[in-house]
Amino acid sequence: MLTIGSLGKKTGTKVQTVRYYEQIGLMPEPGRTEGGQRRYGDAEVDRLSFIRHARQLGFPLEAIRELLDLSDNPDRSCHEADSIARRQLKQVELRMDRLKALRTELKRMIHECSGGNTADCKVLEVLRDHSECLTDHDAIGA
Amino acid sequence: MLTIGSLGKKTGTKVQTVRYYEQIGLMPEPGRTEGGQRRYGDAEVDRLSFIRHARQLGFPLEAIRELLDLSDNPDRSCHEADSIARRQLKQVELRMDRLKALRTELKRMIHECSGGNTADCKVLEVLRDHSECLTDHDAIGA
DNA sequence: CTAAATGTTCTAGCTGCTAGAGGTTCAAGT
DNA sequence: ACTTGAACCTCTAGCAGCTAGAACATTTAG
Repeated sequence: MLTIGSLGKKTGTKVQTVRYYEQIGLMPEPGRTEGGQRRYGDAEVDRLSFIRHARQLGFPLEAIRELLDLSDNPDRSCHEADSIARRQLKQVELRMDRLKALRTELKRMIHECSGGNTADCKVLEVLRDHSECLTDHDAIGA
Repeated sequence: MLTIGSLGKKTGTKVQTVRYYEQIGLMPEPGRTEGGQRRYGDAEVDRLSFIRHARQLGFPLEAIRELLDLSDNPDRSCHEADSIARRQLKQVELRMDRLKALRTELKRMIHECSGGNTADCKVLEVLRDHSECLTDHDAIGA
């Protein structure tokens, strides 16, 4: 039986995060000692590892909830898990495209910076000049 | 003189966001009508455009605050603005590297998904298998 | 002069944690 | 058996950067 601290160490998760996962129902309520402390077994180690691994791949918690659900029901179709993963891949590729565009413009503005005073700073000039903007809608959340 | 709504439309900003920027001191407190509604002039349009453009390039609000400050003082050195932009470029490149790694692993797990039931789903299997993990520390925030 | 559109403030919510206060329990050493 | 100190407990609030809603006031066009 593991304490929450050792569970955290085993899975690379902060204690607070484990409790947070419990709070939002991603992790089950574990058994407790007489004094009220949480104790975990192997199943919880596996589940938390699964969650952390999925997080490292950028899956949002809601997607992980679905994946865990699928994982708990071995008789359901694999297609759902597959489509969740494909959705995530799309997200990643979208973000990459955005970042690529950002990098290009950032490089351009830095490249052109000559190094005088801010009156004729290219960086600021680019930001001021609305004409060469990226497409309107949010490149922001990239 | 523009209402907050028209300012928003001109700059592609939601009304609430304009007020939020005012609240955190990025936008100045504007003049008001007798009835208490905000009215904006050209200077505010420029300033908000600057902010939005910088946001589209992914600059965090604190960096934008510095950039605005530099922009307001034309006699200060351009180096500061330049280094803020370089910092941002580094961030972007870091995130791109992370996303590249994620994409690789996501592609791998999708590629191997055969399409039976979840009992032998490759997607879930990869997530369960802790051994082939990415390097521990946060690939998450990518 | 009325009605609709837009404005106002205030509060709470989103994601995914993280940190702190203030208190309790556990395990090891003496 | 007793003490100490690390690790646990709950609860609340905070981070970024908005976004949405309630409940009300103002503005403007017909």
